[in-house]
Amino acid sequence: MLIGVHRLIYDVVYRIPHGKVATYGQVAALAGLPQRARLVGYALAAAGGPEDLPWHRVVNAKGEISPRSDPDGHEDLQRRLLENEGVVFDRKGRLSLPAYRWNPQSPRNR
DNA sequence: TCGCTGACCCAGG
DNA sequence: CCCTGGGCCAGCG
Repeated sequence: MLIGVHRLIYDVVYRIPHGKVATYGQVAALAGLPQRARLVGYALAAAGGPEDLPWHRVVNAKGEISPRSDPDGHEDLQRRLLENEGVVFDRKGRLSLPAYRWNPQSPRNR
């Protein structure tokens, strides 16, 4: 990690728009770290949830909030934050990826 | 240096 | 839908 994989990951997470979500694998790919979805999870766990990092917009490939091992991992908080942004969950606690997945195609993103 | 342990993902059966 | 197996990697004893 010449420049810190965590930083690369956070840079991508910061760009996920309000009301949209990205999967762990998607974030990894956008960060230039294909095949390293797990690393994204570890990075977010290590982040501790800074006020300015939209960590709650990262969900797993099934459209669910990934279960934490840490009992204080704030899974419910993540769901509340998303619902607060207009994201709707179904009975099984899943959201529609086709509807909410972030599609980073705007060239002028900085 | 080794071993273990995770906010994951995907193809198969 | 469930389960398996393989791929991924940093941090801490």
